[in-house]
Amino acid sequence: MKPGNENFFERVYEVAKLIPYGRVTSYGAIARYLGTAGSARMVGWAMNASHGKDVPAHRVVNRKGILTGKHHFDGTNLMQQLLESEGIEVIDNQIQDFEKHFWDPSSLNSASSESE
DNA sequence: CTCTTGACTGAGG
DNA sequence: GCCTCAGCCAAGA
Repeated sequence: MKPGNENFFERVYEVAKLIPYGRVTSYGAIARYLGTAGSARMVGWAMNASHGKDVPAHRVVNRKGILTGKHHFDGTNLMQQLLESEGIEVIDNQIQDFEKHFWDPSSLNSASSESE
């Protein structure tokens, strides 16, 4: 394992990094993938601590596809711009065709190596 | 130690 | 589809 690992937090970072370009996922999806289903808030809390990491937090939104965490970014519209830069259409803080851009971490379960 | 807040979600009306 | 309530767990005051 890696030194200084925060376990749950690290897990969230790893999964977030695995989100492919032009895709988005929800806190619940990550939480469920980590086995902490029902504790989606913890994912959000972890993302709050993801600052300074290479974690594309802008690709993580709530289940409705709304940019609930945009306020935590440097700018108010930074998160939206980042998503639009990836080809994702965002209107009124909400991702259009969310289901089409939605990506589930469980999708890589068959091509990923589990340490445990 | 207790209380509040928080980047959430699902169920019920 | 929208609103409200409750569950979830962790960190800060």
